Amino acid sequence: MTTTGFDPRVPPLDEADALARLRAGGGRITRSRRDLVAYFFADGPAVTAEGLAAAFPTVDPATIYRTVNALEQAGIVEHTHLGHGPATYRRAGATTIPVVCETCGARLDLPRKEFDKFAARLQAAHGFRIALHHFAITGSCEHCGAPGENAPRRRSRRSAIS
Amino acid sequence: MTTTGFDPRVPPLDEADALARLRAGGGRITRSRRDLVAYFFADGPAVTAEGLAAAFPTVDPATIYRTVNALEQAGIVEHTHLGHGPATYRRAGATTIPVVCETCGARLDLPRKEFDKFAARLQAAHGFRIALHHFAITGSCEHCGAPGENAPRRRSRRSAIS
DNA sequence: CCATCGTTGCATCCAGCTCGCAACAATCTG
DNA sequence: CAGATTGTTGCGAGCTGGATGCAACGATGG
Repeated sequence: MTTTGFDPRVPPLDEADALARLRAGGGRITRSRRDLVAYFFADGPAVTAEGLAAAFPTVDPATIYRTVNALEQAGIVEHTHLGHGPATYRRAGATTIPVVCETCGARLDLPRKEFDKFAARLQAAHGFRIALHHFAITGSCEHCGAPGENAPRRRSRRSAIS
Repeated sequence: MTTTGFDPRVPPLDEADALARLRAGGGRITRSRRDLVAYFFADGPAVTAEGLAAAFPTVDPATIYRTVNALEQAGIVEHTHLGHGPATYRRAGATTIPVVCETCGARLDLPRKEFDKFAARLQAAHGFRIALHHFAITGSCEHCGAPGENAPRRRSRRSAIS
């Protein structure tokens, strides 16, 4: 299906390359798409769809969702779930793995390298290639300790995780 | 706050112990709660709220949600997110970590031991105690290979993961 | 400049889950 | 055991994050 000469598993080199990918699949370059691609190539922190909608108030939220999906299929961005709550999007090819504290919401971005040996072992043993960037690894940071210690037990509307 | 003599981090010994915990916090033992506790102590496979609602058609879905939350706070059950889609619940104290293929939805349950060394290393290096059971580890199983190879690219309503 | 057809905005819908509230019922007290 | 107390339930409504149908729009090829 639409084998148009690029590998979506390899992130695009630059903004122009990214736009070329969209065109390569029969897609069209609209203002929304150009703007969003530029935004992701500015390499800010991961952003939610809501954040994008706020950054581009003239673009309809539905278009935001459709566009990030299109960008994801083209291998230009990728999304991560940091916990319960909205997904966050960032430019593809992340070199860090998100680790989130379930209690206070603190986020650590650890270099992917630290997980390589573990991932290799898992693949050797079970043939499973893990993609640790898709769902954050959750747990307790050093300040929060184990759940039930000094942690809020009930999550109110829009808490950190859980 | 309600220090009533049990540690929610330690799973209950048996059904009676679980019910005692509910009572210890000032809770009451109703038919719904007794039934759900019994269900989890039967140690079937992880179940979604929808599944529980189907298993107990006389119990209102809202009550299902409220009850599993209560059971979770008491350390009797725990929930896991296998991907996009509803959470699954099982008795607390799981000894396996769920690993899910993003493409075909195949699920592996790997013994927690296989992750111990990795978890210990992470804790030593960053003070972070990871809880790998809360969000499944996702990736590609040996049959599905890397995303974009022989995988469906677009997720329709209610697909496996992504 | 026209035809094509991918994309957008709008409105609407959906899943998964939460909440307010009044009725109910498990437990406590006398 | 009757009554008081208060946690729990069912019901309905509401909410968040996101997907979708459709007609109008507009990017690209010729």
